[in-house]
Amino acid sequence: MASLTTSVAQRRRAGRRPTIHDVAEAAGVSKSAVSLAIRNQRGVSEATREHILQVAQELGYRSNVWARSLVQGRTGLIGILLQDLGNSYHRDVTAGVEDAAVANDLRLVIGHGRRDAKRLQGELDSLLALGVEGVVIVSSWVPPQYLERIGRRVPLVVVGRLPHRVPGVDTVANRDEEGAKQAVEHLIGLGHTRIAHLTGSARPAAMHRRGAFSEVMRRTFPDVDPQVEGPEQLEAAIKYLVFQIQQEKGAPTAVFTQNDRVAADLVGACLDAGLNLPEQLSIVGYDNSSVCQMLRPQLTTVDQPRARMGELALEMLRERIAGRTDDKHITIAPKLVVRDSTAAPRG
Amino acid sequence: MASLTTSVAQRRRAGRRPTIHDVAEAAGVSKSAVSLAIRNQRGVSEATREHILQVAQELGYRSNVWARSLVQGRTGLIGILLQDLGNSYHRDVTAGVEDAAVANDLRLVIGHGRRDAKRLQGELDSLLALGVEGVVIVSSWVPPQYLERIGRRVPLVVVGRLPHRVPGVDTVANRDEEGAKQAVEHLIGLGHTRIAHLTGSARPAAMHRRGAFSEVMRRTFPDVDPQVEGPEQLEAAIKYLVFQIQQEKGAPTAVFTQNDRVAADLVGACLDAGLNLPEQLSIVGYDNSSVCQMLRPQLTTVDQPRARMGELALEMLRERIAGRTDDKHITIAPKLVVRDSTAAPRG
DNA sequence: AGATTGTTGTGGAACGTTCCACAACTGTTT
DNA sequence: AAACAGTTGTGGAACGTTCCACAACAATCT
Repeated sequence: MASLTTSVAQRRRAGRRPTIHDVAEAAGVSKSAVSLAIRNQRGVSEATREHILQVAQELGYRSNVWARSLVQGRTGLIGILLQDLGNSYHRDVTAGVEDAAVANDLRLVIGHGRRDAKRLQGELDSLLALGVEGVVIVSSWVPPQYLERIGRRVPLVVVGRLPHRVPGVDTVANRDEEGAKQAVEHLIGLGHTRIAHLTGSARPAAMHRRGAFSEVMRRTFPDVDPQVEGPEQLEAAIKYLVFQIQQEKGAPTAVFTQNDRVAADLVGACLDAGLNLPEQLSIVGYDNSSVCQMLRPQLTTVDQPRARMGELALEMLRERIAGRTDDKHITIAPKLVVRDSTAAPRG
Repeated sequence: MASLTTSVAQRRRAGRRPTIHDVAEAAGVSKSAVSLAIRNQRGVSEATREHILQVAQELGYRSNVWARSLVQGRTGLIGILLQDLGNSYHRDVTAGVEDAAVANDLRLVIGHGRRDAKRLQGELDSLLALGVEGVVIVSSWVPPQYLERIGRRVPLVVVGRLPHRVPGVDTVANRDEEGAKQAVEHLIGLGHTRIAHLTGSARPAAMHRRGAFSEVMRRTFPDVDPQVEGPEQLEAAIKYLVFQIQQEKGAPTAVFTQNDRVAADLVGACLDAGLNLPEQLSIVGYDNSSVCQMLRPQLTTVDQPRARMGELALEMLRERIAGRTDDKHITIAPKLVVRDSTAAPRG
């Protein structure tokens, strides 16, 4: 018991943050006047406002966010839940959200799942516990039923593809089918006919890319069965592809990969095997991440307007917070970026 | 006026978060009992605790962090201020801090400077406004005098090198001199004598690496003036280096770069110029970032125990929060990681 | 039986802020 | 002169929680 009272005493001692009372006392006005002054509201004269602000400055007063949000019933906090900060796609979306948040006087709190579904959910809980007014989720790993439950309590916008629509949850995504189509048609335009697809995921976005790949291939080359490798045993699939090419027996001359990460692995494996890129194999990635320009050859890829998607997500979240109740789903056109990893097939 | 009362009414209506009062009422006990139950404190019998918890669960009750921290005078929030999330070094340090924070029941709030000194300071202000109990700063871009001022109000630990020690601020850093020494001695051990240093920064860590490079070189080859390029006009410096090598006139046969990013640029330029790596040029980076294994040849680099540094930083921060007042500076040994970008010089 | 100790629970006072009704002025209009 | 309107300022009641002194009761010890 003694220790408890001591700790309170400690708190009250010297180092204590100055409160609105301290400022009021020092300035010789009421706490209400101080409150008005620091919030720049009318109700105090210009002269007293300046006086109060100066006193506040001298005391190093900084208003207590919790007390404020406690009485106002809002926190001005927005959460963003990320699957993987290491991925520049996620990072750029975040930057977009952040810029839009700052512009709207909202503070962004980052929750980071670190590629772990369990941790991701824990982080979402944390964000909610912090009292965020809405959450932008940049991940397709949160289970839909969980999403739906949370969505009933707090506005939610998902950036990316979900397995299916979830009532009460908005989404903004790029049209993966369109991006995949551009990639494959680029390869076809270069003269490739034996084109393979390499994927490392069975998540919705990946499946849409894969689906569009198959469709374009079937439509263009009706009598060829398009080769799709992965997502399981991706490493083995890459090895097998390289082996095929070395044998030259009707091997693919081009590969469209699910994303840049897979593309980078493929590039590495090809170079390790002594293949010449892009002469012996054309490669197209997806995401236009920062590695594209580090690799040699520089990677042809599909770019999504990531920052824009982030901005849109925050915009939709604000609408939700303001009271919109009908669901909204926005899709954005991706765009092929041609670099050095694609060329016409040999011969 | 009408609108104001309405807004309060709205807040009180249906969608309102259940409070401790609601749970108390529903469970037929006092709010104090609920408070004790949810915090797992003694003062309620096991039976009533279970009953209360079940009612709370049913109502979807979640305690309001703000109200709690308002009365407790502590928030359980720790801030981390990052210079650049894109850098895997920063990311890994963050992961270490995060793990340690979770283990100590603290919540981590990320502030992201996005490579902009002004934004960085703004983010630090934001963190303080949120009421964090301490901040881990992963950046050397915060001006020392600012650091000192903030450090008087809230515990601060810097991960990395500062221009000079700042009273009241702890640091944890890797011994850059030691890492640079290992890198250069590795190259010397391979038989290189003409070794250049390429740097893209004049910040403390970079300067220490550079200094150690020069010292080892001067000690080993007293009559050679060690070649240092950058940090200004880094791109031109890289071009010049490549040009030197193509001319073969006493050009460097190895380069120790300030970090992996610079090394990646150099590798790209060399490959674009048609050089063979590592035969014509050995390259050593610094940081062991994720690109190292994506590049071909895979990059020899210096690894810092990043996660460990993050853990240590949080540990020191907790000591500070608990009351330690004397400054503490920890340094950690880095370790060379040999990959494929270094080899004996030709001939 | 009375005193002591322990357990379980309660109600009210904080915490630092905003909101709101109202008070005290000072002008301006009827 | 009275009524009205506008400006400037005030004190008290919230907000949702924890803390704390204390009450009621049971069990144990003199």
